[in-house]
Amino acid sequence: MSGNTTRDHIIDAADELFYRQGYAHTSFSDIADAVQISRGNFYYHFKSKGKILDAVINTRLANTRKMLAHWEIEAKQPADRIRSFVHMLVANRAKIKRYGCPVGTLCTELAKLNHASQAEANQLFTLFRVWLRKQFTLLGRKADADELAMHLLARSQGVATLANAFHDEKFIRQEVQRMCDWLKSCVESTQHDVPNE
Amino acid sequence: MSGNTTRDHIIDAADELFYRQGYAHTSFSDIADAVQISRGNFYYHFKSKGKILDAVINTRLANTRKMLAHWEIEAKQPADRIRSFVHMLVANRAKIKRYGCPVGTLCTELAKLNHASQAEANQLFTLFRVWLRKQFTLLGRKADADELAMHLLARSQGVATLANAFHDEKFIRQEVQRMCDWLKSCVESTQHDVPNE
DNA sequence: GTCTATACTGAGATAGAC
DNA sequence: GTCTATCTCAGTATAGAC
Repeated sequence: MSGNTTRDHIIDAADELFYRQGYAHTSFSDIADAVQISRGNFYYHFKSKGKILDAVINTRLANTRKMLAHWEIEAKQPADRIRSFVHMLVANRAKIKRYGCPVGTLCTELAKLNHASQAEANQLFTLFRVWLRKQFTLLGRKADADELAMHLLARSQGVATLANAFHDEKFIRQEVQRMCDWLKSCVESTQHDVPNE
Repeated sequence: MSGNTTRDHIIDAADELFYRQGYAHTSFSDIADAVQISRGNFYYHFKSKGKILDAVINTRLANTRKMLAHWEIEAKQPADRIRSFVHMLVANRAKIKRYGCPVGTLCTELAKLNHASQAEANQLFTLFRVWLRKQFTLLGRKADADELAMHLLARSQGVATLANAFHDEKFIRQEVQRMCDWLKSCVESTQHDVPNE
């Protein structure tokens, strides 16, 4: 991820720290310690803390786009692609248990702070929403594709929030199984309703 | 809610501000302005900011216990009681849209801060979890009552998180309908599996 | 119980040497 | 590009008058 300039190192360190500790609670000193540079040197690379946040969000947006594109290449069937999304919860379960969902917790925090970069952070959610909507449309659910996308997004958010609060990884597996079952019934009922469209 | 001593006013104001702005982002000045007292006067009532947080959490715990007890009195059927829980999302939709779920956002924030009162805040989740578990048990789902309770809790959390990020009240109604449908199918399949127990 | 004044701390940010 | 020194400000907290 990213190159190896100081600027990239700052973004990487900030990304991780914002995730673990939250944006507001992460200080320049925290990032400086992680990158092994002085606090003053920061302002050569970024004009303010907000600019670092924007850079972090942009990096996350780019990585998310790559990931979504990769999932489309990896699987031909939309149902399998959606399963890639759901499986992300299992793949990242250890971190989710400790720090929650990186997207959800950032958007929630920025909303409370009424921060200027709220809209940018929400774009992360939108990327997933639009991508899922596309997959559900391909699945033959054009009419309620967006509703299904939001439904699945919400469920994954809820899972992350509770897994974090209760420090429970097993719960993640349990709910992922439920989501896969739901997806299956979703596909089956669609094949039934709309046989060949 | 609460009495009318200065202490109670402080707790009420802090409760609302912690919800709207988050705990860390709310300063003594913010609370002082809301209660119309001086910052110095604070420390007569609370030794530290952490103590105010604890008082707020305890108030919320007490209010939640009252609410849950009330829902049990209001409805005899466990399914109806669970519907009271789900309906809470609709009743509070305007605030959820603006500030998210008061329980979820607090627990998420304290987890990031690694705050000493994390466990106390999580008790709020536990109250709902245990209560829902009880209702599902009464519904004849003793074996998976806790799983169902956590499932519903997670879904309501996810709904609050996304409604907040996308500033979308309609989504809340949509998902509440889905939860009610799910609950119905839950009850029906139970009556089928376990006719008279 | 409530106030004003003030101490102390850590944060973001700037200036200027190297 | 990186550093040290410093400024400014907001926040928590304390002391002591009323």
